Amino acid sequence: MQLPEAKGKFIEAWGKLGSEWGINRTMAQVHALLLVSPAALTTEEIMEELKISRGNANMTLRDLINWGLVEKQHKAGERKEYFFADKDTWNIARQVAKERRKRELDPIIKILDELSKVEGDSKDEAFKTFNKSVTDINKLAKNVDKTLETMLKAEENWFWKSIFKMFK
Amino acid sequence: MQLPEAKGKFIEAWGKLGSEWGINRTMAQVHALLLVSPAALTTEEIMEELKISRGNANMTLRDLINWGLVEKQHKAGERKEYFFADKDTWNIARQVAKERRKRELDPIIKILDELSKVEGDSKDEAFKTFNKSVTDINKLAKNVDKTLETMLKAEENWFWKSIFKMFK
DNA sequence: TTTAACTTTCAAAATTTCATGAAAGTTTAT
DNA sequence: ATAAACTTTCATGAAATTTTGAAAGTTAAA
Repeated sequence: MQLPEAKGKFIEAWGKLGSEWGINRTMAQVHALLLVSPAALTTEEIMEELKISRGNANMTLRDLINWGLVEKQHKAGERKEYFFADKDTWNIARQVAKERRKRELDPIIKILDELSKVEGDSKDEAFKTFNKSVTDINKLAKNVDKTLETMLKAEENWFWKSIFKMFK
Repeated sequence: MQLPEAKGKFIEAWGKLGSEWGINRTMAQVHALLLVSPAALTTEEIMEELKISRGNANMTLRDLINWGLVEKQHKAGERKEYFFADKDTWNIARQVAKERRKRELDPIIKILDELSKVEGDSKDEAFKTFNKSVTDINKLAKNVDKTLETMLKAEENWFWKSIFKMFK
């Protein structure tokens, strides 16, 4: 396999993975493209390579910047903006974890905390089951939350070392 | 807040979380409903409670069964089928991890392994960047894979005890 | 074997999500 | 101040996904 073909496959695979995880396909593809590009790219180049419209490219790049996965670069003496992706996978993983935690885990923990407080007749099966499920899920969510927090603070090696201690 | 309202909120929240993670909203809602139901429910009851069609209920339940999150129950002397969800959050988490690993992580690792093998001119920046990103992501994916494998084998307590060691 | 209860399928409709591109906006150079 | 280079917005349409419900299929009792 040659590089251009491999590049295409990588972009396609990353796009598919993204869409399975609630990240839009194009966003994942633009990210993939920037990940394998040694130099920062312009909007034009991204549009060209991925065959997407200007509007789409612009919005997608903005999203990627909001996710903290891509940064703008200004080149001295040039009007155009260049975009590049952080290539450090550990940073990428942490950044994604951080965003999803903020956007998804935090809100659900808030709701679960509220629902944990609901009171009812402890002889009522419906109430008992509701309460048990909600508090159990709440506990799990909080464990996940703590683990993510640790991950966000951790150095890559330390984190995986800790994880792999579990194997011994 | 009273139980019925709380139940509704829980179903809504679980549905939203599901859709943010690539699981269809209805599927997550049916799962939520079964999680808070002390007894197994019929298709009719699920249709009624969530205001969904028979076809949708049927397909959704089949999916949940395929994910290993819901089981059928036959009641002696009855024609109808009843459905209930495993209420153990640890089992739920493991089951979801197991399915997603099989459906998503395994295929991407396969592709990354292939792409890691691509050869090229080590003086070519494009090749160098491609190669580094691909192999780095591959390593990360394999770490995640191993961690999931451990999690799947682990007993609940043992797993969380190990996680909490990380905090000390 | 017939019937009725119940389940499954699937083509069409509804909804949701995503991409487009022209127009509006912004910035910099002259 | 104007023009040119470049970026952003957003109404609209296209595509993908989800839902519906009626018809077909299945099963078990009579």
